[in-house]
Amino acid sequence: MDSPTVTLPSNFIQNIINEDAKTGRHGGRVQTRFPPEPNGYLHIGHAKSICLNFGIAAENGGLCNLRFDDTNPSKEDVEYVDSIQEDVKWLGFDWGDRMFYASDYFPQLYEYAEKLIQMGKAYVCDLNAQQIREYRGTLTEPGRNSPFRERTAAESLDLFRRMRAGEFPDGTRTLRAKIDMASPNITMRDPVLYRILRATHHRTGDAWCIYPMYDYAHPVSDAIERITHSICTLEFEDHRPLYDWCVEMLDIYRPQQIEFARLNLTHTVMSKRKLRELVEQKLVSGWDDPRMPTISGLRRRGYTPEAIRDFCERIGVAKSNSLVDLEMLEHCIREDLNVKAARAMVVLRPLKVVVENYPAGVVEELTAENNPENPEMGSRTMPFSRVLYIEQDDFMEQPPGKFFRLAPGREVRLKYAYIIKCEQVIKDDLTGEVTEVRCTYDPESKSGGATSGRKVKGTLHWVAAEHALPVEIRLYDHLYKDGTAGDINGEAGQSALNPNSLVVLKQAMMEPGLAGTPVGSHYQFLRQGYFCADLESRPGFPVFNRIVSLRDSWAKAKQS
RNA sequence: UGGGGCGUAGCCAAGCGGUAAGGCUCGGGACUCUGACUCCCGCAUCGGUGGUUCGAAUCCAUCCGCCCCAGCCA
Repeated sequence: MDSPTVTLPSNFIQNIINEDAKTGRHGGRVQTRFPPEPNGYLHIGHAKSICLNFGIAAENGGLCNLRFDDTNPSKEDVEYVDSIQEDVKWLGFDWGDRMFYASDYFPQLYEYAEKLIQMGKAYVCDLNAQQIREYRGTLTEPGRNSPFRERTAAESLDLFRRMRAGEFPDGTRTLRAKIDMASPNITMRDPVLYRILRATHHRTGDAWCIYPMYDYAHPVSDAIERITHSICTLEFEDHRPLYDWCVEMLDIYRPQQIEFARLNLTHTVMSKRKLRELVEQKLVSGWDDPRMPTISGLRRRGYTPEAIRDFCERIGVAKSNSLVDLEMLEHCIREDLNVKAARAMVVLRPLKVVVENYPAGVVEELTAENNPENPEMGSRTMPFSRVLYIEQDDFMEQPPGKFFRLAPGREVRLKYAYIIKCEQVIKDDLTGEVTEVRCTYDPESKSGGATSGRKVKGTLHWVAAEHALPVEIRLYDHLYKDGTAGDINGEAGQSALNPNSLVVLKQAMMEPGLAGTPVGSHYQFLRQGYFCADLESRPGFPVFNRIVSLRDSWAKAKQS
């Protein structure tokens, strides 16, 4: 499998690489890595990092590794390493045979740690977590040296070996780097390198009871893999001096860490912690619930890898905190689906239409294009008969100006069929609701026919009542900013736990013959926008998801 | 109030001393067997203030604003 080309627009990281190429800093080599911790599912924010890392490598003739940063067994699980691989692959990227785990390096990491101790650059500290915090100082006050800071290398080495041997309880001792307790950068105040932690690791089992911290494991892992450009997010900027310290002290390969701003999306919760909460509290069906901003959720919602990659290219890469408008993501999927998605007609809120001058019992087969944007997708036939359903919203008894759909005495075209004229309105005696519309059709106006040229203002979608299939349609409101409450991806994250964003419309009617459409197919319901089949959740029952807001000037006008 | 970052249109984002790319959104128009799509057109003097310069978004000074850091998480 070839990784797709992701063309990143001019960005500061590429500029750095260009500069490195000139100076020969990494011997002209480019090697990146995508290093997720397997403690949750990947989300759209990770997609940005994936496209960046694989994209930068590909564009510069380099390679990108997949590495699991699995140094904290208490949070990690194989379920996540599996899903991560699946998602990266689905996005279209290929790490070849370069899939690694930080845990692969535990023995090496341990050896290096002993080396640091022997060099007098690290020491075993007997302070507990509470005490370490107290000794660390604050943002404005320097810290104080640990009373164990000056113990001999020999003593630290002995203690460190015994830590590894399991002689001490969890949390009683740590291995710390000996740097500077007065550093204005808190990260440099003798950071912990190893902690004692009795937790079964998803790969190494109980082989270890001490685990390296990110700040130590990451630079060393990068060095081992000879990563040239270690791209991470902004919050690690303060850690860069420590990153450099590690590789310099150990005198190993020196990758350079480069930080960029993580992705934020309007109306979207991007914190793994909150997403996990939704899953654990069962407020969503799982990490891949279509309402989730996870890669797997987007996949089920009908997003394509192409659309997500395109999105990542368009948003760019920089160091300023940004909040990208969801419209950008929606634009990308609309653009991709517009040429790929097979259309189908579905009436969400049916209104009965009887074509009085059309003979009862006759069923006509009409031809409908599967995708007007893409003739290669062919066509299908649709049954037309005397009784039909149209959208309730497409009829108004007393239409205001500029409404050019069906109304008493007015004509509209039924897409791929005939022009009909409303002759009579039938209402419920009690409620006064319109229950049926009686029309006549113009036999000369059949679509595709020689005499079909007559123009009318509106065109409507429809289904034949007798043949239409009832389907359950689910509209996930996540991407629809119509002011409805209960969006699980609330702007402030406050409404994040409200599960009411799932709207189920059971009365929808769909044209026949399409209910068994394969997983992953997409539909565009004319005027309603795009919908995507989510058959994985309910085999046999198409479940649709509106992934684009109602792009209807009339609907907008009504709201204001 | 210690340290590290960042501030270009409603939202992203190029630009790196020579007189503001592009995309999204929005507004206007054309087209249309749905008002969608498509296609045209329109939309900023670069956080403020001083300075250097023939010339500054780009250099200097200063002020203001926002983000990150006090896990034995990553």
